[in-house]
Amino acid sequence: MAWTDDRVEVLKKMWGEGKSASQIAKELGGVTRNAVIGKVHRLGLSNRATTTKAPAKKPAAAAKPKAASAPKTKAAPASSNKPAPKVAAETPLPINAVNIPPRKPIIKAGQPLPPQPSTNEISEEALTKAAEVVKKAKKLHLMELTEKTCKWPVGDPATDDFWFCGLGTETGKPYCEAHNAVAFQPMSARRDRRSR
DNA sequence: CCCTGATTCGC
DNA sequence: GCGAATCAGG
Repeated sequence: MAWTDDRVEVLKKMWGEGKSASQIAKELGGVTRNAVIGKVHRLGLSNRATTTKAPAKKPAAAAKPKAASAPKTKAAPASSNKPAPKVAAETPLPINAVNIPPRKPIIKAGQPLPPQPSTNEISEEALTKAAEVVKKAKKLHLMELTEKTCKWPVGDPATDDFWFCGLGTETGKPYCEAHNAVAFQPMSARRDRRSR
């Protein structure tokens, strides 16, 4: 992937908005977060002291023998923080939409759980567990969700009291274990309800 | 362990 | 210029 003007645009925008390198990388696609960071630096907009306030130190062990003993990595003089004011046209981002369409559960997970299904096929176990897990939920907002956070919605999206479980998920799954159990029926608990 | 950004250096 | 590998902090 080449850093087209377009992509750089997105990069700058997102970085300016405080997006993380990995998020930007995912958004752009075709690049790793390293690539993004590298580009950010090359663009000279790395102003974001997050780690290593201390000077760089790299005693790389067995892969980067640097004979030199004078690591003068000083090239950036004092310059303004915002050297690049946004020009016009800065809202052409169709890919910026929040994407969280993992599909929503049928039941509401916030309040009194046992919802619609009167003849609930969902095991009480699962529901109970989910209800309890919600109490321990991290209560994340949309932007805080990642592939590894449970995306189980809790509360009413129309109100202030809306958040996502946010607990850890298992590889690939959109929800944490408890919510996964409720969302996806193992079909074990739903075997024939007529045979009896 | 997960994440974050920072730096270096071979390409 | 690019970005993987590596490093370091949280």
